[in-house]
Amino acid sequence: MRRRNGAASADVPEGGEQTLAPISRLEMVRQAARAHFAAHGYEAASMRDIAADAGIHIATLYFYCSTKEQLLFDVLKESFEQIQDSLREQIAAAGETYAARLAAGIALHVKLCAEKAFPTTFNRVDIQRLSDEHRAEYISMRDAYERELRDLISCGIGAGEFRAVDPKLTAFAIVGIGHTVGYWYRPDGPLTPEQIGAQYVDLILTSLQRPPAASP
Amino acid sequence: MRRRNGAASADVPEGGEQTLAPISRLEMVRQAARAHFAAHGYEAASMRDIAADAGIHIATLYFYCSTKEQLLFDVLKESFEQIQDSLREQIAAAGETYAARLAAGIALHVKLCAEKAFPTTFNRVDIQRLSDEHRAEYISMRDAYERELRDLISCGIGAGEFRAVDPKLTAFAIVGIGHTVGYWYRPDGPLTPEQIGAQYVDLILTSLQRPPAASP
DNA sequence: GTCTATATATCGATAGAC
DNA sequence: GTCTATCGATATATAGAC
Repeated sequence: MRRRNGAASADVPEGGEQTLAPISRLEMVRQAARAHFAAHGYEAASMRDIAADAGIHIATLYFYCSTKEQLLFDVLKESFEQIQDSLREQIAAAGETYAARLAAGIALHVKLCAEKAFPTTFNRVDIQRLSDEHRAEYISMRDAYERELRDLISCGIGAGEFRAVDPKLTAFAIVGIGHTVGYWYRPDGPLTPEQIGAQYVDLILTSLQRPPAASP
Repeated sequence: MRRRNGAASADVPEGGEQTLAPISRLEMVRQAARAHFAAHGYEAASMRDIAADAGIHIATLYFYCSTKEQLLFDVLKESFEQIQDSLREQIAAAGETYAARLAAGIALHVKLCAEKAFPTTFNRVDIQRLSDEHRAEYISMRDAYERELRDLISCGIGAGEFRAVDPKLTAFAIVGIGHTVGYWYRPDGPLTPEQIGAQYVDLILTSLQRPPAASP
């Protein structure tokens, strides 16, 4: 914490574009904001502390954002777009069956949660601090993310791969399992994010997959 | 909200002892505290607002608690003891098989989460606001609650009812599913807490239960 | 772009009368 | 037990020099 150098960091899994050049001051501000909002929640996160972590004074922070609420929404939206893109990529690259795609989706979601991707770590009661417009946009982003998983389940049922569960409730379950992983996972623990993801893929797919055509 | 009468309320599922007598002022304070802490988080919950909802002034509130942190811990502990007791009761009354007991545990956990039992609704980043001693006691209460479910899974595996999953990860999954229910469930929605619980019982038990001794 | 200085509001908590 | 009045700290946000 409280690093001041401009080198690209390796412990924040959300950025991907600044691999060579030193990150901009704006990006340092947003990294600091994400860290504080995620760790302490919106109210307990102090603009002074965010500025300090970004290496600037609080008055300078207001050159990079208009209000605290706007700063929250900015980092929330930016991070949501990143995890949404990576979820779609992983699903598309997973394979032809819905089981393989859902497995990839679950595995990535768990991994994102373990690595503390901001939207999955961010405290969910703090959306009330967003303005009405921002809250509506947040909800639509959250729903779009969840819908990636839900649609896989729906289509898998339609294709006969899965039994007839409620796609919405099942997708919510997967989302919630991931959030809980984000809560207890520690990098120095006995399991890697991949291992945890594999176990939850097994838990869900064992429940959903139909037995391969047993004869009567 | 903001009721001032002393009548027993029906929309707070956590109390059970004040069925006839009007509730005490202390209980009104704790109800208001639970509602504010759960709805807005620790930092955003204002002692002035809690006092107003309890029908007293803020200075009077400090007759019923020493500090805000102590008030949080008091309601957290009280509520945890209640949900822990009800979980044990439901499990004990469920039946002889571990499948039946786990089903009862999942159903009750989901129901508690849907009905916004305080410890399941309370914002999980706000534990950092507890003192070291209180945080340690909170964690032990939380672990004891989760262990009720974990032990059922472990014993069910030992008894041959369940396949060999990781009991800890599976219990975490159940806990997380419930927390997510608490996040999106609304009383005017299409599903009752019991219906949601039944679907998640089905989701988990279908994954865990061994097929009944297929012949090779 | 970054700073010092400050305006303004609200917070938790206390003192002391009744 | 409950109140009025207030303390001191901290919060977001802004003004204006450089």
